[in-house]
Amino acid sequence: MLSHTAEYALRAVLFLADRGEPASVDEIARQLQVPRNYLSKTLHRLAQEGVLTSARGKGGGFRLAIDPHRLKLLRVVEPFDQISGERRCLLGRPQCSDRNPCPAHHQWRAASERVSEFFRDRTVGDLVKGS
Amino acid sequence: MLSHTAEYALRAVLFLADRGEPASVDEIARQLQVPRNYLSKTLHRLAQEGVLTSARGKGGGFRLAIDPHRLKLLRVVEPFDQISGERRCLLGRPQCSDRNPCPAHHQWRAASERVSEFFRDRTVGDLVKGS
DNA sequence: GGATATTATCATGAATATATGATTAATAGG
DNA sequence: CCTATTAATCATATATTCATGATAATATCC
Repeated sequence: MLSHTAEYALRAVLFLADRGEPASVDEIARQLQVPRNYLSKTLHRLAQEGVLTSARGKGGGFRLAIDPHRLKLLRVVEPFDQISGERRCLLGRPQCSDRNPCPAHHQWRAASERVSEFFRDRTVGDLVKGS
Repeated sequence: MLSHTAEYALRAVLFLADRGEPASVDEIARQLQVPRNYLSKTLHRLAQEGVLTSARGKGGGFRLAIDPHRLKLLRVVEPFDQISGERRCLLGRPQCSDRNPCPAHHQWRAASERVSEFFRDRTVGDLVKGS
C-alpha cells in the first residue's frame, strides 16, 4: 500500500512522537532498521514540509514540529505517495468523474474513500501507544 | 492505486467482456491507447493464469476464459499487484497480526479491508455496461 | 506449401525507486 | 579556535517498472 519511503517516514514520525524528544538519524535508523542515508533524505523532506524540525551539530537531530494529536497521517505520507488528491480513476480514464463516471466509478470510490479517510482523519497521536 | 500493468490488464479484460468475441492485441492496444508489446506480455500472463485464452494465427487473438459474472476483479489484478493476500502491516512490522497488533493495526485493517473486499467481491460482469 | 495474420519471445533501453559510501557544512562545547 | 557531532549533499550503484523494436513460432486460408 505505502511505498518503502512513505513507510519509513511514518515509522520515523511515530518513533519521534513516542519518544517526545529529538533523535539523530543514526538513532532512528538503528531503531527502525532502515538504511541511514536514505532515511536522512526522507526526514530532510519532512523537515522541508514543516512536519519535522532539524538541528545540526551536537545535541541536534530531528523532532516533531507539530503536536502529534494535530498531525494528520496524510501530512506525513503525501510528500511520498499520492494517497488522496484527485482520486485516480480505476480504469485510468481522465474524463472519469462523479458526473461522467466510468462503470467502476461509484463502487470504487466508496471503497477507496475509506483509505483516504484513514490518512486524512487519523493523527499520529492516535497511533502512539501512550496517548 | 493499481500499477500501470494491472490497470492495463483490467481495462483489457473489461474490453473483452464488453465485446464478447476475440480481439487481437493490436486491436486492444489501439482501443486502450496503451503500448502494444507491453500489453502483449500482460495478456500472455493473464492467459497463463487461466483468465484468458489465446490463439495464434489468422482469426486468433485473446478472449475471456471465464464467464464475466464469475470472474472476480482480484483474479485479473493479483498477478501484477498484491492487493489481498496477507494484508501488510502499515508500519512494516512482520510480527504484526490480529493477536499481536501494532498501534495502527485495527484502524488500518478496517480501512484497507474495504479495498480488498472490492476486488474480492466484484466481478468483471459488474463493471460492464450492458449487464 | 506459401502468404498472411497473429501470439510468443528476445534483446535492449529509459525512468523511477531504493540504497550505499564519501564528503561537506553547520553547530555546540570545551 | 579546535574537536566532536550531526544534518545536508554529492556521486554512484542496484532493482524494478515501464516501454520499444525485432524476431521467432504457430495457425489459417488459399
